[in-house]
Amino acid sequence: MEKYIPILKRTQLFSGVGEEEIRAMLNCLQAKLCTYKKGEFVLRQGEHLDKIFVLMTGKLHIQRDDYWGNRSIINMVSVGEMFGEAYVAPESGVLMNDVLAVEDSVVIFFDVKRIMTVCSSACRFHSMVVQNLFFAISEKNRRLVQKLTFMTKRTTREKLIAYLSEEAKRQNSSEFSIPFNRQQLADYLSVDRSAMSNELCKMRDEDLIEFEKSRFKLL
Amino acid sequence: MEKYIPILKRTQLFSGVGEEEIRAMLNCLQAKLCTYKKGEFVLRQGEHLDKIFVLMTGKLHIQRDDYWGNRSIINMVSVGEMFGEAYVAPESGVLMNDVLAVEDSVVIFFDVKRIMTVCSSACRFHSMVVQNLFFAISEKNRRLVQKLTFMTKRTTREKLIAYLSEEAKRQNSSEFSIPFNRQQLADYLSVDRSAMSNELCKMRDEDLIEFEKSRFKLL
DNA sequence: ACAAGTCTGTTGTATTTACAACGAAAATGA
DNA sequence: TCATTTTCGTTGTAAATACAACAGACTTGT
Repeated sequence: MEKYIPILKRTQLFSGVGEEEIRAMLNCLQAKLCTYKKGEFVLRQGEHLDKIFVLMTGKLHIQRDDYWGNRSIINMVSVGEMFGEAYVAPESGVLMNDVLAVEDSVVIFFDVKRIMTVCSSACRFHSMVVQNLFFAISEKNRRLVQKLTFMTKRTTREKLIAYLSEEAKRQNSSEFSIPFNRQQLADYLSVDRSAMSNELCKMRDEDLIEFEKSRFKLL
Repeated sequence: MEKYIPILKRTQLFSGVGEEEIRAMLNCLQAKLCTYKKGEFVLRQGEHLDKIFVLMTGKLHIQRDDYWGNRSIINMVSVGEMFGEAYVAPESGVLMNDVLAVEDSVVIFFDVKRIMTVCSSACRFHSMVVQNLFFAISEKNRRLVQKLTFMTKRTTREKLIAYLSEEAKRQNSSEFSIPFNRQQLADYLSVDRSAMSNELCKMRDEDLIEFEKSRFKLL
C-alpha cells in the first residue's frame, strides 16, 4: 500500500492532501488493495456497489452488453482516475456495466460510508476529500450535460455548430483550437468521419467557418 | 421563509430531515429567499455560481443560446427541484446557461461553502444534507450516462434497442411499461416521432418486440 | 352522446447520413 | 532522405431520416 501513496497524492480525490495525511486516512477510510490479471473482471453487471475505487496501475474498460448480447465500450479508466462515485447511493440499484481489466491492474477501494460520514478530529483533511469527491462528480456532470447538448442535435451540421460555438465561448474567442483530430471529433459527436469532413468543407464554402487542422474560426 | 419549510421537507435535498431541523439549518446554511417575475432571469450566462438553489414556487427553464443566437431549452425546473449542484466547484468556470423564470417564481439559495463545510454540533442533520446533495448529483450523473449510451447510437433502431433493453434490465423483466408516450420517447431519444413509430412497427413485424401503447415485450 | 382534441400508425418525398474506396498531403520513423 | 503510416478531403451509392400530411382509434370534457 505504502508505495502507492505518491500516486494517490496526484489524484483528484486527494488533491490538496499531503502524503502524511493520506497515510493516516488510508486506515480511516478502510482502503483495500486489489490486483487483477488482464481479462479479469473488477466488477460485474448486477453487483451492488458500496465502494469507490481509484486505479493505481493498468487500464480498465467500462463496458456494457445489451439484451441481445451486443457489447459496447462506455469508457476507459486510466491510472489515477476514479470509478464508482455515481453508483454510491441508497437507491442506485445495481451496476449496469462490467468493469474489465484490459491490462494487469491494481486498484484501491475505499469504503464510501466512511468517506461520507466525517469522522473525529483524527483526520483533519477528511472534509477536503469529501469536497474533492463532490467536485469530481460535479465536473463529470457538467461534461456530460455539455456532451448531451451536442448529441441531441439531429444533423451533423447542427452538432458541429453546437460544439464549435460552445468551444468558442469557452475559449472566449472566435478563433480557437480543439483537442481532437477529425476522427476523434467524429467519435465524440457520434457521426461518420467522412460525412463530417464533408460537412465542415461545405460550411467553409458557405463562409460560416474557417479552419486548418485543429484550428477553427467562426465567422 | 417559514411557510416554505413544508415544501423544503419534501425535497430530495432535505430528505430525512425534520421541519425543526430544517428551521435550524436555514440559518446555518445562510438561506436566502428571492422572487422573480415571469420573464426575469434568475441566473445569466457567464456568472460564477457559488450557491445552489431549490425552487419553491413557479417554473424555470434552463436555456442556452449558441454563437449564432439559436436558443434551445436544456431542461425544466419544477417545484422542489434543485439547480446549481454541478456548477459549484473551484474550476467550474462560469455558467453556460441562462436560467429564466417562465412563471412568477420563488427560489431559496443556499451558500455552498456552508453546506460542504460541516459545522459544529449545532445542526446534527447537516451531514445528512451533505449526503443528500451527494446522492442527488450521483443520481443525475447516472441518468446522464444512461441517456448518453442511447444517444451515441447512430440509427433510430439502435437507439430503441438500447433504450428498451436497458429498461428491460432495469425492471428485471422482458415485459415492461415505459413512462413515455410516443412523442415523449422520440424527444427523449432525439429522433423523429413518425420515423420512430415506423421503426417500432418494423421491429414488431420482424418479431423482435411486441408492444401495445406504453407496454413493451422483448422477444 | 357528441364534439374537440390527442395519440398513433402509415405513406411518399426530399434531405441527410453511413459506408466504402481512393488519392493527396502531412507526419512519422528508421 | 525515403518509405510507411496517418490524416484529411472527395465522391458515389445505398440506406436511413426528417418532414408533412392524413386517417383511424382513443380520450376528454361538456
